[in-house]
Amino acid sequence: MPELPEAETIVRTLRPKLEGRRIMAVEFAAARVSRDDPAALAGRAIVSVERYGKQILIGLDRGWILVKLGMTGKLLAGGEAGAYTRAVFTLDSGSLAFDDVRQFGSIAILDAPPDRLGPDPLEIDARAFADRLKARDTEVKRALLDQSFTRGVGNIYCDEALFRAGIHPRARTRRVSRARAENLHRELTALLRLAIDHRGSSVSDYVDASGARGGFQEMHRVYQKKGQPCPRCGSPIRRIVVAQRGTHYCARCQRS
DNA sequence: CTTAATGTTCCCCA
DNA sequence: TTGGGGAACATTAA
Repeated sequence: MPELPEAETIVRTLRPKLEGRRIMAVEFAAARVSRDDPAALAGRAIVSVERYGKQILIGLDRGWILVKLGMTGKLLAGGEAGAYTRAVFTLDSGSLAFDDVRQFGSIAILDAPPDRLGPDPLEIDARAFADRLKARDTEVKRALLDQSFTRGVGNIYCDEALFRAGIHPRARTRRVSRARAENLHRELTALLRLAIDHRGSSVSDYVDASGARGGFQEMHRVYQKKGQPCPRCGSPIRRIVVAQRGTHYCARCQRS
């Protein structure tokens, strides 16, 4: 469900509702949602709500909460418990529900903020991005999906960025010229910013913390558009599998 | 009945 | 050490 633009939208809608609140009690309704003891969160004050790649990081007066949304996770401010509610945070004013149909999401209680993932693509420059890309020897799509390469890009924005940059998803990272690698960074960051402006993509059931859908799915050019004409040249969009993920591209505009 | 879905993570092999 | 392939996880919708 969430990639960088969706996580950013969630953070923006969640922050004003959470910052300054105090956690009264937390209940993990499903065993697989967390390995940590929710009792450790009782009494903690929420001081910040940030995005870490495609994850949500909640800063407390002592410690941190890291929410991985997986494929179908939702953080809903003031949400009522439903059939897929996996965790409930009761606050001094209001509440927060973590709903997750497929249960690929999880919640971790940390002593220190995470630091293991790669840089945020919006925070590095084109040159640093190109350096990282050319340091790898793999398919470009694999690199973009690898959260240790850069954090926040998932299947939708990977396919859309590669289309905009005119790069084949199976192109080898080392064979992408520096100019094209830097251009990929420009296209990727412009795409991510535009998607944030449109409050993310709701392709199935993504909603932000207020329950509102995004609008960027209307602007997708190749993702989930197999057989439809390429918006640039008209030849049919193809679907292949790369890194075990459905991959959409235009064979004419994106050469290997 | 089969396939695919916004994501990780782990194990095995080269 | 790096990278690829495949399976697994759980659930729904087409």
